[in-house]
Amino acid sequence: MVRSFAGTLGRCGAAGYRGPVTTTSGSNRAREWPALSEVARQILLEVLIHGAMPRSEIAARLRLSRPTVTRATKVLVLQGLLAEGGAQLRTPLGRPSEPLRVPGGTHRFLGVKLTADRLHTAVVDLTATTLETTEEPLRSTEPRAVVAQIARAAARHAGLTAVGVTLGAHIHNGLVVHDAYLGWVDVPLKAMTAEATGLSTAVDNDVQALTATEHWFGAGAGLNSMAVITIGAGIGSGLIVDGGLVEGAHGLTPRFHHVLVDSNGPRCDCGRRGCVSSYLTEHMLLRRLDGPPTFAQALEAARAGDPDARRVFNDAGYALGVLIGTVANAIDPQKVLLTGEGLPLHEVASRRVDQGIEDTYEGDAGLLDLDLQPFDFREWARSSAALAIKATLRATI
Amino acid sequence: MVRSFAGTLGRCGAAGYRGPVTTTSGSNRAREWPALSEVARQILLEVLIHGAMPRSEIAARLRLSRPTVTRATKVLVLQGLLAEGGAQLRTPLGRPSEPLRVPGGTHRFLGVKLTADRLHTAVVDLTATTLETTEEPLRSTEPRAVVAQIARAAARHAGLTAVGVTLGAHIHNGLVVHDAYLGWVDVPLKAMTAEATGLSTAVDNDVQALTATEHWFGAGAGLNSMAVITIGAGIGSGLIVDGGLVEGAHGLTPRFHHVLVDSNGPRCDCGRRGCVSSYLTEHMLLRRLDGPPTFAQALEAARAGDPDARRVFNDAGYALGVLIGTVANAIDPQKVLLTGEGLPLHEVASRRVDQGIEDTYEGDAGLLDLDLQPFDFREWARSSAALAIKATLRATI
DNA sequence: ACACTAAATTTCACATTGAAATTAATCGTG
DNA sequence: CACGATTAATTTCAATGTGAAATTTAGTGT
Repeated sequence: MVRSFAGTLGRCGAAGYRGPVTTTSGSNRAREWPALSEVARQILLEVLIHGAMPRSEIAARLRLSRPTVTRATKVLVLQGLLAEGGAQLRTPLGRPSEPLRVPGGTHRFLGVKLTADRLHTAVVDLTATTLETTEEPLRSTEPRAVVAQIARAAARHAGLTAVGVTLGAHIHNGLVVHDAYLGWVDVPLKAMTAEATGLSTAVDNDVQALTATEHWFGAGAGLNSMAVITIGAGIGSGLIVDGGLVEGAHGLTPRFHHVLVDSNGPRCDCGRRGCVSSYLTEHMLLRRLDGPPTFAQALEAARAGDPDARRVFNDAGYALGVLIGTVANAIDPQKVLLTGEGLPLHEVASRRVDQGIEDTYEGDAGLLDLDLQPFDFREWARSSAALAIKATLRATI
Repeated sequence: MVRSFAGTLGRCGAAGYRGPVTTTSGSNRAREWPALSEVARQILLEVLIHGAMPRSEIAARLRLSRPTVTRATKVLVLQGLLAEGGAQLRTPLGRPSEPLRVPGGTHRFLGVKLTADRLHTAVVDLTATTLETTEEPLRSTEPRAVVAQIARAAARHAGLTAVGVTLGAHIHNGLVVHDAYLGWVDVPLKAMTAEATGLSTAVDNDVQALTATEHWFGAGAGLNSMAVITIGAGIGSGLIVDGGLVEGAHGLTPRFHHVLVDSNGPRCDCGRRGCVSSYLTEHMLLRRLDGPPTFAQALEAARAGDPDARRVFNDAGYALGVLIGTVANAIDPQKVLLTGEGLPLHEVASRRVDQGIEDTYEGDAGLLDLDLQPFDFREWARSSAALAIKATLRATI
């Protein structure tokens, strides 16, 4: 099994931010996204996802002629969406190539992640580099109040191009069909937010947005297929197939968290016994331990060799392995990306994870590329902003 | 839950066959597939999948202007790939529309399905209508001998346009990576068949081909997402996502057949207990019964109320429900299509199937559209031929 | 300085497209 | 039964976008 451990947390950091950029002089006016031709959009996306590259490579990748690339990039450079300069690859012969990159600082996108009681925000540039994050308590869970709070957050930033909002809910076309945490049913969040902020708005499930973000800007950049598994308060999963996010026909996200591990296992919230969730979610894991500490404390105990804690974490590790194997069996992805606040679990129980995979995965172990991505809670807000980028770039189609 | 029971077996039958059509006068020469423009290909595909429709509808569906459609269809009609006439929809006002359909009889495709000991063939026209089927024992399982036998089958038909070969194996880009039935490892079946027959050839896994066939010509025609589950000697599954077949990064097919139903269940060939397969495959089902009759006899016993048989079929039904629910959870498809020789199982245990779905599926029951498609073993050969159609139409890209 | 190489650009002929105008086919109506 | 109404299909034609070929550009090596 191939393993890679990423050393960085996406592209977080405050690089390249040079203050607000607005086309109009009005204080809180939106920064308009320019109309782009289809090829221009394709080219921008290619550079965004795969990083700086010369025109000749763009032409080869997108199967366009060089003149076409020259023409299209001319416009993009004029609009400030592409810039020359960057890692100059020394070629021994011929005219040196002029790599094009997406400069920071032109457009800014606001991401909002809603939880049951907090509102996290992130402002990112077009490369999904985080410029700023905030966190505040949710004043009220009433939809209109939440939207007003989002609008106030947006008002603090001049010249935003778009807003993305994510939450752990069943969302279909910008409509929150059902949210257990906030108690919402059929809330037209996208329309409400768009009206309140005056900005073009995208709304989606948080795990879906995270998956898409990893596919565009993260460890799965540009892959044709990938599975993302998040471990934390809940177990989430997202799929990339044929270069696109799998969006359910009814807006349901890919669900594997009640796949059975052992019918004699612990009782799950769903009523059955021994689901992946019953071993792996934070609160189920803690419930299985006598002294009810925090997840961090439980982790510490397992690391220290406490037998109870070790047993519970090992069981969770095995369940994780079963989950990974099940997902990999489902779509045979190029990569399985594991992330979320509960990721350290893998570290203390990696042997049992491997065992779970071995017992479940039906391909050769060498075909499974498992990638562990460290995770910061702010990633949720960042991926909300990245959702706005995605929607903006899609809208040009 | 929405249910629909199809009354027909795809479009089998011998309609429209008007004898061999070849461009060249040579006896066994291949019928060349014409070069098509991109729009022509799109239009042909649209009519092929969605049935006869007037030019105006083609224009609306594909977002093309009417002049463009007129131009492209003119060529297609000239080439005989489209023809006017068909179900004339009486419009109350205006000039009546002229529906275009794909006529039978222009091109013929050979499908070959290989099993451990037999070779099934089907000849179909461009609409995947079966014109003829044959079946013969496999003389030898040695790759060169099998290819020679395929070539002889192809030689019996003049003017074929392409050949499709399917088998229950791990196939990647026309290479049979591993076939347990024939004992093959890394056999370049596509290249070998193409050389031996002189025809353009496609090779794929049988269930993948069946899935694609249902998506193009069957009960899932033109759907954006669909899951296909086949019950028979083995349990197979195929996925359509975003309008395309899910093809694994390493050529592995979607696998859900070892999803756990009950860890205390019967021992499975995979070594564990209570997998879907351990209840649902034909030989596991028979193994659980004392008197070892055929599947048909077991089915008869269950229908007659034999308690043992009923229990075994009910368990299998429940496992099927779990399988359906698991697959539906994975991709939230527009439709789940159930087919295969073992389909009658659903009929005698539908209550338990429903129970399994209810226990597993996490969406509202109303979101699940389950479709039962009667199945004839010749469907395998037909879908091999449809694979050839698909490859032919793809090749023009 | 000069040949050599490969990237980027310009030139230019050509193919594709759709808006607008036109023609075609049918129904209802006076 | 001619005529307007209506919609399908086609033709005309100007605009757009494309890539092959030629040209320019910016480096390296001798």
